[in-house]
Amino acid sequence: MTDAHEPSPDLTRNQALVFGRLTEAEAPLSAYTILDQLRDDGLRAPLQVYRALDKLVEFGLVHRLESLNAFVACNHPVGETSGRSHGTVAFAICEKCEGVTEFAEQDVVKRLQGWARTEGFHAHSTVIELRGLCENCAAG
Amino acid sequence: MTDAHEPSPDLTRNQALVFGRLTEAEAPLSAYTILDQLRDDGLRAPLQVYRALDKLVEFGLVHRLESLNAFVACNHPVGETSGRSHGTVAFAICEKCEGVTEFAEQDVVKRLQGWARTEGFHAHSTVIELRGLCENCAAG
DNA sequence: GAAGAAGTGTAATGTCATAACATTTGTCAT
DNA sequence: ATGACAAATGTTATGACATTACACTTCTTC
Repeated sequence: MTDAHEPSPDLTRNQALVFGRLTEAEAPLSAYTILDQLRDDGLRAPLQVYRALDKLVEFGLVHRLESLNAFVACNHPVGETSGRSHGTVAFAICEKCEGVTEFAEQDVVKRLQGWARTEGFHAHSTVIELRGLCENCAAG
Repeated sequence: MTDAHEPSPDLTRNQALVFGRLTEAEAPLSAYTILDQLRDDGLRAPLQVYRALDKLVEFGLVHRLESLNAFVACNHPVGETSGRSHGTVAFAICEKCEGVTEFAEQDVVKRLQGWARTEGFHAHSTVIELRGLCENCAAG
């Protein structure tokens, strides 16, 4: 073994290619955009990208933005204790520059959990996405 | 006139048809499902449904669920003062029975607005969707 | 009843995602 | 090493969601 507890194993070739593109990108990318950018690396079919994305999301390295049908590399304000203790995060998506800010508001999450508890709802995932203009774009 | 201040005008034929289907449905419907159910009423193309949905969402009568690519009739716990003062609402979506509960947690919204203010982000819409199991389905 | 705005009908196309199946690669106990 | 199983890959086809473009009709308002 290489380490006591690996939250994410080594990436396979396709996973690494996809993660690489997302890491370099400055905006969310759709699966098909990623595919186009990886043609030269041998990728040919959507499924190759979707499979890699599924794993990357599972590992917590990538997030899917539901309101955009697109993906971003995880870039959350770490600070947490062990490894990537990846709780619920929120996203602010600028509709002009397409920049995405990932943030974790613990009080928001707590409140939603509170609602769920009183209603008996068992949430297994939570989507929080703000759409609008970032500070720079709102100023311009 | 019918009333002093109508936030939503009378619906057109197609809008009424689409809204009717969503109101009767017990789960979110996709645009294409709505279309299929309205073939007998003369609807033939996706665009007829999407145009009606756009307006209904604009009027605040219908919500789009981003994580489902589907639509539900608005059913939020009214209680608010004037007419349909339609702020940000959240949804709990059961993945077993497909039921959707619409709720408004004012503290959640306030917190997100607080984050946006300090970051200079100008939000024009907010998506909050919990995915999981409702009380009944979690019990079964 | 003319003019403009809003809504409608239709075809074609674009975009996002998965099913099904065959093959290859990695892991690991023996 | 080798056999066996799990995981990942490659490919084709198809399904699901959404919009562009254009022509026409209806509804309002003056």
